[in-house]
Order: sequence, then structure tokens, then C-alpha cells
Amino acid sequence: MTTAQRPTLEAVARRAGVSRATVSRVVNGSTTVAEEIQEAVRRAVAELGYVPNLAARTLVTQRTDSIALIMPEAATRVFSDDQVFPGIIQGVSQELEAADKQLVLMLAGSAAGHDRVERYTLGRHVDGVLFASLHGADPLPGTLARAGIPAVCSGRPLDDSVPYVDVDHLGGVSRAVAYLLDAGRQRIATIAGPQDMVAGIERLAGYRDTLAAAGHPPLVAVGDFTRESGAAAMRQLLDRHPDLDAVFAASDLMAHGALRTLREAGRRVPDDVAVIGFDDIEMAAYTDPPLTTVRQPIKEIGREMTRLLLRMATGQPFEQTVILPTELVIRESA
Amino acid sequence: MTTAQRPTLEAVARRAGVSRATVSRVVNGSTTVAEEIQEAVRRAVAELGYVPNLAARTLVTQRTDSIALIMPEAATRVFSDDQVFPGIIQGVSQELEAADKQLVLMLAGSAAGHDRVERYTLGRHVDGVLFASLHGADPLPGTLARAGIPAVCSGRPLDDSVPYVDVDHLGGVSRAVAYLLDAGRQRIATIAGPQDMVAGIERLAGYRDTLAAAGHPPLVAVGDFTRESGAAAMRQLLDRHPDLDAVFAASDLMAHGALRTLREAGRRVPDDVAVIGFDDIEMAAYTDPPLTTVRQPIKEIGREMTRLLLRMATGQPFEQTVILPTELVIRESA
DNA sequence: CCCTGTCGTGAGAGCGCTCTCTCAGAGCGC
DNA sequence: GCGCTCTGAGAGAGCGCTCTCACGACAGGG
Repeated sequence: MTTAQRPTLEAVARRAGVSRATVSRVVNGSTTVAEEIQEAVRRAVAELGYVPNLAARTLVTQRTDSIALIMPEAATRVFSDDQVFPGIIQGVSQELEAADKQLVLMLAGSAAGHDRVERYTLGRHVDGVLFASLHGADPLPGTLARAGIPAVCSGRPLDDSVPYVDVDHLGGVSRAVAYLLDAGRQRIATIAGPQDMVAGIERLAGYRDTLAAAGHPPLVAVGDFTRESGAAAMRQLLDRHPDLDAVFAASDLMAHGALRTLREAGRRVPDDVAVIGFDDIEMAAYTDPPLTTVRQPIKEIGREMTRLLLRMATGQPFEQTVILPTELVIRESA
Repeated sequence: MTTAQRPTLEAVARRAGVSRATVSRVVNGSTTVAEEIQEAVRRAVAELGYVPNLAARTLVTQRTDSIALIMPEAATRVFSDDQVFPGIIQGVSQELEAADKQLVLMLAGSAAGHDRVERYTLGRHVDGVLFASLHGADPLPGTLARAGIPAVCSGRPLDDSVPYVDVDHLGGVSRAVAYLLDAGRQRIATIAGPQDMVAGIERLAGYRDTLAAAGHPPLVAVGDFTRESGAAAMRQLLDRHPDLDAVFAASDLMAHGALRTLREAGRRVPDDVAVIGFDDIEMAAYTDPPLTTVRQPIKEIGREMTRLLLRMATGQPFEQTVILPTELVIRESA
């Protein structure tokens, strides 16, 4: 334990022959300080290797210069290989880096974990809170909003309590289904996601609407975004509708599971059954056959959430809703 | 902005009819306070919804109760779908939660990002630093160690400057290769990982050693842990050694790429060529055929790193090195 | 020439907490 | 009954910073 006492403002001030206040002004970029004094202060800072003590600053400014990113640890989507998790983090991180703020990551798994998150965020230990893939109707965003703590969700919160960033699920799904229809597919089924998550709900709605508009009946099985659930749902669909000739899966992972089931059932893809997924994860290009899918800009979600939050935190005008575009990526499965 | 003034120690003290010091004692779990007074204080805390101001506490205790996890943003391994990243975070997070500390996540991509990490960690804004998959010979761990700031790496740092946690690469690889030998494979090739990363180096060494001990010549191609590189390396190997009958790939992603190349080349797996990967990522169970691979306990790495760091930070005795076991998972590709 | 305004700097008061030091009072031996 | 130790609680000093306010110097207008 080297106890090399770190230099304080005081030390810098003495060395530069000015007052603490002046050093503070220079360090924080005030323009009202004479050029040569600024120079002297900066030299002293460099010579002493001065680094401001954030705790002391926080104590008086009431800013922490850090924001929390809350992720539900248990959520299937988060820790499987669908890359939503790393993608969002990466986006958030980039945007925070530009703003010179810190990222405090909290995985809220257990009930105890949730309490901890609540204590920490409501205790104003961060300047704002980002929620990634909310599970159901968590009251925390609303609570934070009421406490005046900026918060942003990814995906529309069920109670509309805070601003959110989401992708155009409906548009993406609609394009995917339209593509299948254009290709002459007659019996288009879907493997839907969990119906307590916005992504699950919206993607199913998009499927229903587009199909209804074309006068086709919906063929629905429900999964939970995982491969296993996709494989199981596919079996169910084949049982109930042996004549289906296309499937839209609400996640690439489920599409992957479906692909396996189809192969086991002896159906050729895309000849017998066309398959389209959603997400465009890394793996989608490497399935057999490569997966046609709806790409969503995950990293952008993280970035937009962060931008929105920072605007809220600094009192700038901000939108209640940001919707990012999705895109149909054509490969070989459809 | 609701400016509901948050209650301070002072307020709690007044309400409970005691001094600030006593409230502090109760809040921090000192035992030298009479039971009924503790009770009164706790009631006041609950009634007022008091939450300690961490910044104020940090200012005097010099503890921040948070630790930094540094990840190289650019590293191929980190943001592809090999799940090393989420796995480590999850492990770290669980262990920190138990210790009631916060996780500050920093992605050090650019040179500017690296500077930022250095300033932040050397500025003692965290109680300790965790490095995930170091790239080459980063001097930062050593610098931190010299500054008396606890740090732990995943994988042996090239300069041995700080304690580290790693898995038993050699043992795992050795078991995999021995398994291939036992199955009567004669021409066993490897797709190695990048040779500037410990994981890449050690896994290749394990392959060489085991093969040499059995009197077989090494057949080596080098990749960078990604699918594409695995596919390319496999092509190279088939070109150079058309008679090979087994491949050990240093990552599942590369094994996946190799699988595709082998299929394109008309080789059957495992009949013509046996394939073994390393990592046991989620996807390994879903390749065609399902991948035999060496499992490494990623989440445990995160947990062990954190435990080690916390021990260092609290001045308890700690090991310089923790090696976690690997395990051969037999599926169908070998 | 004085008064007012402007600009740049310093003095000093806290921000909310912990921790040392002090002190009151209880218990006990002689 | 005196003085000792011991326990439990309070007083008060700061941790390092920001920010308001005051103040001196100088310029310009009356």
C-alpha cells in the first residue's frame, strides 16, 4: 500500500501561487481567468499530477457524472448468445465516453437485487438510469420519474411512465411477411416471442396485421426467444398445420431452433418452408442455410437511450419516443 | 425536478433524539450502541427514508465501494457471440452484489479510451480494477500495482505484474487431443488462436505437447478466434494436409467455421474428420453435428477474479494465481 | 476628479459523513 | 467512601471541492 498522498486543489493552488477558487475555475473550464494564470495553473496541475477528487465534487455539485444501466439478469434474452446485451452496453458506453461519464452496470436478478437497484438509484447515486429490456410492468421507472430522476427504457414501458427508445418492430415484421407473400407463400406461420415483453407483443401484432390485410389466417405458436422454444414451437406448428410453407420467427435464436426441427422433419429450407428471423445476430449468417432476417440496430439503441438520458439530465428538450428503423436482410432461408 | 430534499444524518439524529455520531454507528453496524437506541434510530431511518450519501462517505473513508471492470472493446472475442463478455460480467456482478459494491464498466477501445481508463483508475475513483482478456502487453495493470491499487487479470499478464485468474487451458486441450488419439485419429490438426493472447498461446502449446508426447507431428493453422478465420484456416489445413482426420480448434467459433468448410469440402463429421472446439458456448450444442468441446467456466472466472480483488482490497491474504478446471464435453462432432 | 461599472481574483462557508477524543455515569475493589 | 476502570454517547474537526459574495483595480462618463 503506497500511501502517496494525492495532491489536492490546495496543493495546486499553492504551487501556482493562486487561490483554490482560481484553480477550480481553470480545472472546470471557466473563461474568466487571465490567460497567463490559466497557464500557470495548468502547469502546476501537470507537475503535481493532480486529479480531482470526484467524491468531493459530487458532494457539493450533487452530480455524480455516472449513470446506471439496469439489466434483468434472469431474462432469457440477455445472457444467451443473441448479443442484445453486449450490443446495448457497447452503444451506451460509446456515448457515455464522449460525455465523460461513467457506466454503472447493475444486473437485477433476484428480488434482493431489485431492492438494491431501487435503493441505489433512488438514493441519487447516479445522474440517470437506463433500463434494458424491461420485464413486464416494473414500477421502478415510474417511481424514478416521480422522484425527478431521469430514466429511459429500451422498449415501451407498459405504463408509459418514462421516455423510451425502440426499433420499428411493426415495420420490420411487416416487410418480412410481405416478402414471404410476394414470394407466393400461402400458409405463413409465426413463432411469437413471450407476450409479456414489448418485443414479443409487437412482433406478433405486426405479423397478424400484415397477414390479415392480405386475407390470410394467422398460424401462431409461442416461444420465449430461445432456440429450444423455437424448436418446440416449430414442432407444434408442423403438427397443427402440416401444409405450412413459411415461418416468421420473432427471434433469430428461435428461427435457428426451427431450422433444426424442419431438418429433422425432412422439410427443405427454403424450398418447402421459408424461414425468416428477427435480430440479425452474428450467427444468422452462419446457419444452414444462412438466415434471412430483420436487422435491428442494437448498438444504436444503446446510443440513442444514452443521448436521450443525457439530454434529460441536463434539462435540454427531449423526445418522449425514439423509434429506430429495422431492415430486412435477405439471405438464403427465404 | 422534484427537489424533495433528501434527509441527512443530521435529520435522522434529530428525529431519533440522538447525535449524528450515534446514527452513524447504527447505520454502519457498530455494536456498541444500546439496543433501544438502535431501535429508535432504525425507526427514524425508515420513517424518513434515509439513504446515506455515498459521496460524503467516500470523502472521509477513502473507499468508493465500487470496482472497475475493464474490457477491450475492440477485441474480436468480446463482442462476437462467444459469450465471454456477458459471462464474466455476470460472475463479477453476482460476487459484487454479495459484497454490496458497484460495478463500473469501462470499454477501452481507442487510445483515448485507454487514457480515460488510466486517469479514472489511477485517480482512485474505484477500490480496485478487474481486467478482462488483456490485449498483449498492456502496462496499466503494472502501473496500478505500483500505485498500490488492487488489480486482477483474467489470463496471465505477460509481465506477471498482478495476480490473475485463468482456466486450465493445457489440461483441457490435452484431454481433447488425448480423446482424439484414443479414438484412433492419426492426423490431428489444430486451428490455433491469436498468438498475442494467452488463451491462444496456451492452447497451441497444449496441442503441441500432447501430440509430441504421442509421437505425432503438429499440423497448425492460425486464426483469430472468429468463425471466418476458422473457416479460412480449415481450408488452409485441407490444402496442406488433405489426409487429416481430426481438428482441434482453439475456440468454438473457429470450430463452427471449420465445420462449414468441411461440409463444403465434402468431408463428413465426425466420420471423415473429427472436430473438437474450446469454450462450450451456447451454440456448440446446436451446430450440425453438435460440437464436442472443452468447457471453461466463464462465469466462475468472473466470480473468482472478484473474490480475489476484494480480498486484496481488504488486506486479506490472497493467492497470486487461481486456475479453474476445464472439462471435455462429448457431443457428436468427435 | 469622483463615481459607477466591469472584470478578475480571493475568502470562506458549507456539502454529508466518519472518527477521534472527551466525558458522564455505572460498577467495583479496597 | 474514594478513586479506579469500563462502557456508551456526544462534540467537533475535517475529508476536497464548488460557489457565492466581497473586494481591489482599472476604465470610462459626467
